[in-house]
Amino acid sequence: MAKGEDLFSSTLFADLIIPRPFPNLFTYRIPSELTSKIQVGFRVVVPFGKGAGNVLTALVVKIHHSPPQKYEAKSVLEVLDEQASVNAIQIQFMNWISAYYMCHIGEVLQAALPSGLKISSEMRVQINPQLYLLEKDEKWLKFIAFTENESFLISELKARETMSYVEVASLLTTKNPYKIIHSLVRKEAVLIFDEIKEKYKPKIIKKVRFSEKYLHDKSAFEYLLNQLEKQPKRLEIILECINRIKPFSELSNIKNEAGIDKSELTALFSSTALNTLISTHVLEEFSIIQSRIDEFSSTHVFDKMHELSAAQQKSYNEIVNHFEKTDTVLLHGITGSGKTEVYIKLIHNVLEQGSQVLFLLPEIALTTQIVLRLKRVFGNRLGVYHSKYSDNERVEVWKGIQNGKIDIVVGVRSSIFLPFDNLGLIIIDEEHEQSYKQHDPAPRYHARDAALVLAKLHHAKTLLGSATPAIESYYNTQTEKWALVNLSERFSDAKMPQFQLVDVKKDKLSIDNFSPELLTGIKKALDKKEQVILFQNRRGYSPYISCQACGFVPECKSCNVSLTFHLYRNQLTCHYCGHHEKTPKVCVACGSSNFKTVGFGTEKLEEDAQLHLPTARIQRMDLDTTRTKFGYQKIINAVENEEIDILVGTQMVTKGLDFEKVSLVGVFDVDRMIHFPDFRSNERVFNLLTQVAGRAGRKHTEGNVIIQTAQPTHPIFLKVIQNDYFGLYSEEIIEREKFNYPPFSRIIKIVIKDKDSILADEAAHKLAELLRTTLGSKRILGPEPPLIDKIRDFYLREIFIKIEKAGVDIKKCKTLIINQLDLIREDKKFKNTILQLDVDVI
DNA sequence: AGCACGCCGACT
DNA sequence: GTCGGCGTGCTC
Repeated sequence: MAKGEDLFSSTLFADLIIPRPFPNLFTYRIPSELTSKIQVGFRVVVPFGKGAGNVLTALVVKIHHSPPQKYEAKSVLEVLDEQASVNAIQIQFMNWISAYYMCHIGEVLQAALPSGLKISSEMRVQINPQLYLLEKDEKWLKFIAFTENESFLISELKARETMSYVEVASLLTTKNPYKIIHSLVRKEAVLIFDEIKEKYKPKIIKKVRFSEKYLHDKSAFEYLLNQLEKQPKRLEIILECINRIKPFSELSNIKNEAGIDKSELTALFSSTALNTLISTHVLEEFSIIQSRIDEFSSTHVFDKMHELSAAQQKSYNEIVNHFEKTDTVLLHGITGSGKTEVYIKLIHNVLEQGSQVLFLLPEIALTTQIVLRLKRVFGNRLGVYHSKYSDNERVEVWKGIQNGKIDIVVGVRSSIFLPFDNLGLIIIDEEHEQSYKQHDPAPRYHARDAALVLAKLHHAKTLLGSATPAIESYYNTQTEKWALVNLSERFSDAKMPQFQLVDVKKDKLSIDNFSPELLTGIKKALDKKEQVILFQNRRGYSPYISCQACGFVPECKSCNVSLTFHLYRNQLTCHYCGHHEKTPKVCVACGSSNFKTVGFGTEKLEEDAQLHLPTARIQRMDLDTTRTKFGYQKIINAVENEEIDILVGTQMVTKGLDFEKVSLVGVFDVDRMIHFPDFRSNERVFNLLTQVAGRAGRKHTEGNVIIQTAQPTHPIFLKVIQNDYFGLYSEEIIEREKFNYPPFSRIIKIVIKDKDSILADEAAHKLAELLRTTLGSKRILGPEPPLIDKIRDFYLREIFIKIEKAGVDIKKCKTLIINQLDLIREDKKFKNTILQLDVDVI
């Protein structure tokens, strides 16, 4: 600060995040009348860009005294919040995400806020309803004079309900419409509000209950019942209410207080009769604001925490002890070892101390039993943050944390952005799950890695849990960066399942994808009234169809892939861009009408299974059958209620499900996974098969896993069968070190996209060249077209940057990378070329 | 991203 | 003559 200036005399400036993809913050002057109203984390209205009508809402992230050197700062127009929308830790965290994952801060903000709180550029103006009253007041009219423009705007506003700022600007020919609006606001003639506030509407439930009089006066009540003999419709309703509230009983006061949902009564009885009862003050109507997140509230029963088994208690003690000295613990607990109960006890302790808890789960595991279990223990203080929840529900969790009603959240990866201010513990269950990494759009963050940073910001502890830890995570325990706790005893009497590898080489052709061994297995299980899960990691009927006569394969016109055939809709679908068309009757190449399906997905598997087992009740579970909010849950319920014998599905059936009656799991097409060209393929196959195995055989039933493979002697199977995680880890870590893969290096992927394949190539080569000269050629791989090199008409090229961890300043490297990218971006030739960065790509 | 400014084709 | 096409460049 310059000499002579002090905090109070010098002009204040605010650095803002603008909801547009800019790499930098924008600095605005804070007018003196707003200095007392503005704070970090508040949203403000600012003019932006040229043209008077250009305003938008932005977020304050810094307030300071240094005027910008290179330009004249514009002024903040209005402060929208009275309480911070985003707290200081969140801002720090978003900054870290933006720097580490090399994306714009605006993109992080976009990912962080539920759209109900999202900064929109739509400021709306409406007439102040009070104006109509004031206009009748002659004294007031003498006091206040409107300019021509102001009167004009008022008359326009009276004609419509509200107007956006942009509409106002186009209506007025003045340079600065904001001035006119602001002047009208001061004169209390109009109101401005942000659309954001209107987007969030609490759910209001209308209820009825007995009027005070009837609840306490027995004689009045009896009189009423006598009266109503002549009005059977009304009597019906009263009898129902009596049945529910039980007047003059022990709990009648509490029950009456809670009331009865009006909608429930109108569904059963005449609404006119009900309204008469209300208007005659027998019943009274009232409304409550129903939180969308505590659907359980009225019927909610608290479960006691379960007693921990000896093994669980031992792990729990170890974790607590480790947390004395270290911040991060990895709980390596085999499937079915009851990790959840250990988590619950830890959560309970942290909540007791008054801190908040974040429990991260992969998307798919969130709809299952574990959430129900947590809800039963923690009730309404638990918030669930799920992508299938509506925006209002998300905003409610957000606000619930801010006002202290929620202090534990179970959520998907984006819940790391929630407004916690006092986290004590973060649990990351299924820590190895790939779905913790966001692929598109930016920020391409890994929720597990980011959560560790978040924990640091809060001085919180982190517990990661997995039956098959990520190699990188386990490595951290071996280097003693994290502590390791094992929980290797299966809870209750559950046993490891029996594995059977079935050779399905070409010479041992199976029938319609089913080997005789698998068919026998299924029949045996069904005979014993047990259930079966069949896993095939590919949805649709067949990955492509082919003309019998000429071999033609229909392909997507925007992507370089064949179209997947979906039988139930009789259409061909592109799984990359979503394009779909009716299945052609005749081949466009030769006119023949004979198509055959090639390969198989879940749909075909379902059909084949039905052919082999005509009486079995079969259900398919994949993206196509679980799109709706409760689609997934419905299928799970059906399996639990034993309305389904065989569940056929993709990855979904391998994760988080916990069915008592499933005794057999059949696995198709593992070979495709084993041969996937990627350094993580062994790890992935191991994880997947271990998870699959965990689905088979619970408490009382012996589990069986039948794996169909052309390579039954592949070493990965032995490791799975022997549940030899450490064996896998030991081999993998050697490979990783030898070839300098993570955790010994970081990998940054750059995707180059252009609608012109030649330009994509050119840009990619040029960029790779630049990177080779700045970072050294041994660190750069590519450019290479990816497996699918055209998506949505964009040609794709990839460059991989591999930076060893030891002795390298990663921040410097990232700056250098961004500089090279900028060189390409500045080249007019590549103005349409898109460059995307993916740090720690999976 | 969005929006204005700017310089070339088919319309009242 | 003008309306409007979208190429280009800038935003505190």
